[in-house]
Amino acid sequence: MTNIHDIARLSGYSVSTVSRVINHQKYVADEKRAKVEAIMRQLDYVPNRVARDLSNGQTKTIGVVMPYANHPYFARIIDGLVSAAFAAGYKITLLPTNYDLTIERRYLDQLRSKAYDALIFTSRSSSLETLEKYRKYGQIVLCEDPGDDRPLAAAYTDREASYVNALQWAQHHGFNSMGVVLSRNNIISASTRVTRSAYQQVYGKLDSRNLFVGAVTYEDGYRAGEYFAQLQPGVDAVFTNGDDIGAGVQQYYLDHRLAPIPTIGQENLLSSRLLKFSTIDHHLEALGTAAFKLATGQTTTHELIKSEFIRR
Amino acid sequence: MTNIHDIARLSGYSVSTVSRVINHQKYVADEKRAKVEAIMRQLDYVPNRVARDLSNGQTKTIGVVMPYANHPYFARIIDGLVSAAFAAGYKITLLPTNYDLTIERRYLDQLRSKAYDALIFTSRSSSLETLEKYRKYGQIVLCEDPGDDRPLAAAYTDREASYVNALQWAQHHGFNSMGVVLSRNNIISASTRVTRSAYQQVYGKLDSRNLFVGAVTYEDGYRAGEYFAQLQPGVDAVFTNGDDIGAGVQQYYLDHRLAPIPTIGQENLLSSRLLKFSTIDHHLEALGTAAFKLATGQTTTHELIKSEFIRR
DNA sequence: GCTTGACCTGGGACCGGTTTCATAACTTAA
DNA sequence: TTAAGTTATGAAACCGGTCCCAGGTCAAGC
Repeated sequence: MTNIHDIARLSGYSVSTVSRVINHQKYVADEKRAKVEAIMRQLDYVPNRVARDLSNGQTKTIGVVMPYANHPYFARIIDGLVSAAFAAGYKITLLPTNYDLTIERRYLDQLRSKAYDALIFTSRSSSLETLEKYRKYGQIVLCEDPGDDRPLAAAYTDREASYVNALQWAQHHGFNSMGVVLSRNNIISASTRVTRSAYQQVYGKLDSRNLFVGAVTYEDGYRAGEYFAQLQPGVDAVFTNGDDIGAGVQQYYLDHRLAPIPTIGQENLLSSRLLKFSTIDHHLEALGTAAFKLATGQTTTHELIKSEFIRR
Repeated sequence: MTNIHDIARLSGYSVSTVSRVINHQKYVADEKRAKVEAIMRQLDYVPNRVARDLSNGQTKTIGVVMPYANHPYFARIIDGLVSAAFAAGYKITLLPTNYDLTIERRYLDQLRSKAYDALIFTSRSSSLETLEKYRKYGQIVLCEDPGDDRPLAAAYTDREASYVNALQWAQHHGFNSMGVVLSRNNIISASTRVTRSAYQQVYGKLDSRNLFVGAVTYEDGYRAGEYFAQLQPGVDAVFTNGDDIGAGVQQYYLDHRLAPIPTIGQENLLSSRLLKFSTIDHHLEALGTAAFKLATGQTTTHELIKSEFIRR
């Protein structure tokens, strides 16, 4: 493999000069610049990325921590992230956790080892305190509202407002007993906290009988549908944590020839369009883009993305 | 930032010894190993990833070239890829191209610069000749059948067999005029080539009037549906290049109160389940896993994944 | 007693770049 | 005429690791 020293030797100039040519710096005589460039072309030389990264102390790479790679919620965020990173000449590395604390810790240590310039947590299991501890090793961006006075950067959607808005709309349409589907029943999960809070504001205390926990996929939603269909007294609508899950709920009712159950989904995916139920679009691509800008320090420390309630 | 020299100095031993401790090599006295480990813990030391990569001449990172990040076809491949990479201690970096040749070339040059150990092309615009030229800089894996005697590694599904199988099934059910939807009408696109070939085998020459090109999303599929609905003489079924596109076709017919049009999709996504049309599952996660193994040289140079026709 | 081999250790080259600094020539302004 | 600034260049330190090799100790085998 040919390196910068080879180019220097063959051109007769110093490594410094070659480096200047590579980086398009001034203070290189035109004639020497031309000769060095010619030799680089001739030898088919490309500077070693890793060596430059070591010397520069940065990798222009951002690690994106997420529980699962193939989930529409994260896929949409990643989409925005990848576009923004591409435009800025950054690379995105995918870091799956399956919500495992040990694995999250491993990625934090990789940040410490300078493998990434920044870490974006699209979701997390670690405590805020843990994340803050690692802040000094690189930028850390959250995709949730960490609350006041937290030193971590964060991009998030106005979930609470949009949830309240959607639930009020449902209540106004006469749905008085609302089922709720969540992924994790966990204080660490921002979406869980916010859903509970919004429900509380509109419907009052959430009876745990009206709650189905542990839904991530369509199949989970189908099981949630089964749960609600058999519930006595039943619910007359369901608020779900995702369109595909909502689709599962509806499909259960459909398959069992029950009266259709009004459903509110999230993410505005194809499934809610096909089944024509209302949904909340959190504009997750924009969330990803905002998170990227925070990660590279282009923006202030907090960024709010407006969510949109889509009535169907 | 504390480095290996600090640890060496503070422990009173040499850098070599510290390095041995870090890498759990033998030939270090127990007492020294213990002391070095204590000091590393105390100083909260983590070896610099980039420096190790430079010295080792590898990054344990694999670049995944794909046209769009947020498309279910690529998302499923990436899912398999990320899981396999995680299990093997590798990192996956996403490289979007939007099918731009210049951008693909940029990624090939990054392979040359040793930024990645290998490159996986989930789809491509570059010619095979171009890719082969870069082979010497690192492993290059294709997600299509490159044909005989090509020096590139490849993981692919038995598309042709599954297409022929699906089309024969359709013909057997009395569908004699079959519409076809493609993404790109391009010899470089393996899926286009194979679709044409399979169609030829079952239905004979493909009349371009029965062909709709340029479909990637649901909306594109909807437009394809409009096209076929107005076609005279019409088609009595449609073979599409993806479930979401198939869903678009069906939805157009539904929205316009036309008789439902039998559709064959691909990828076995939620949309084909909800709308209950047949599809071909290419087991793309397995494809991703296989591609990863090829990229790291764990497997031979070609890997065939069986596709599955799902009748609905 | 001497060879052999396993165990242990540190110096220093090496991976491939960037950057600081010293030096020098050549302008320009006072 | 001289001080100050601009342009141009290379030596060498530096980023933070890995690893080869030379040198030393010590016990087993003959």
